[in-house]
Amino acid sequence: MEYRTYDASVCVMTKIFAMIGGKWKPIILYLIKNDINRFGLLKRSMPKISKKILTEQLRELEQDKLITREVISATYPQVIEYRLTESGTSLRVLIDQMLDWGVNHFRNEYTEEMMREFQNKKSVLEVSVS
Amino acid sequence: MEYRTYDASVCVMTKIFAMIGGKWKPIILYLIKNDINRFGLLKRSMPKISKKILTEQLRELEQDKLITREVISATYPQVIEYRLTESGTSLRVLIDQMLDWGVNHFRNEYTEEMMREFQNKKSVLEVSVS
DNA sequence: CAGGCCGGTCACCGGATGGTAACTAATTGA
DNA sequence: TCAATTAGTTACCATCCGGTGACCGGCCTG
Repeated sequence: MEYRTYDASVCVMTKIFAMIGGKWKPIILYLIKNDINRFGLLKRSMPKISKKILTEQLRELEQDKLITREVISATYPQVIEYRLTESGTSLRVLIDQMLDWGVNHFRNEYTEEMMREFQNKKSVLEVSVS
Repeated sequence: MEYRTYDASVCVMTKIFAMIGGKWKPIILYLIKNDINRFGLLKRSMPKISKKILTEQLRELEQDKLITREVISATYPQVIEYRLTESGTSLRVLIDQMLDWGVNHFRNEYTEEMMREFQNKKSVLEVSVS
């Protein structure tokens, strides 16, 4: 008997998760979509991310062509702007759908306790959403 | 000036990725959807996964209510069947959409070299797809 | 001329994630 | 009696991802 076999190293979905599964990446994509598009703005919007990690995640998103990095002013206080690529924008749509699924899933499948714990962490599902 | 702030620990998308971002999980969901629903079948379909990891990932998917585990026969050679829950089924639809996005993204944004490397790894995009 | 703002880099560290190999129970068939 | 099948468990190990804190250059303001 033969089986069609599968391997994670060759799985498209695994590659996609590698691109956007990073701890802060969905949030970063969400923020950039909403014109929070400069390093400092992003940093201030995510108080718990470090500069190093933020830089890393931005570089990776750029390499994967989900965002672009544009140097507006190289001197002075530097100004650098990030934007979603077309591909990045279309992905963000899918992420939003998945988000809806998640909100629903948690509502249906999770116990009241879990929901309460959720609330305690101030995770307002619909707001701090991505 | 005030900013709405965001934190990964409270981000729904981060939770979703934690659920299905595991190295083998998209593949497992795909296989179970296609009635490759027993431990041994799954193992043989993913030659490079170890029993321990397969068990772990299955348990996690079960805890997150994406699959169910049903003991068909406890004695003999045991028989245990896994199935997608309703929630798991609806998620798999979204994963398939994301997959389409991925195939497209790789085609458009990646260089020819990367595509060639891809081919060398026998990653036939449309087939070993999830 | 010290300090702040901007957008980073660098060396180092720790915990989670994934992986290996050996071992388990219970039953059937040769 | 020995091997094979089923579906795991256990102890241990290695790698990687994310995180911390210090530091950088250049300009402007007090």
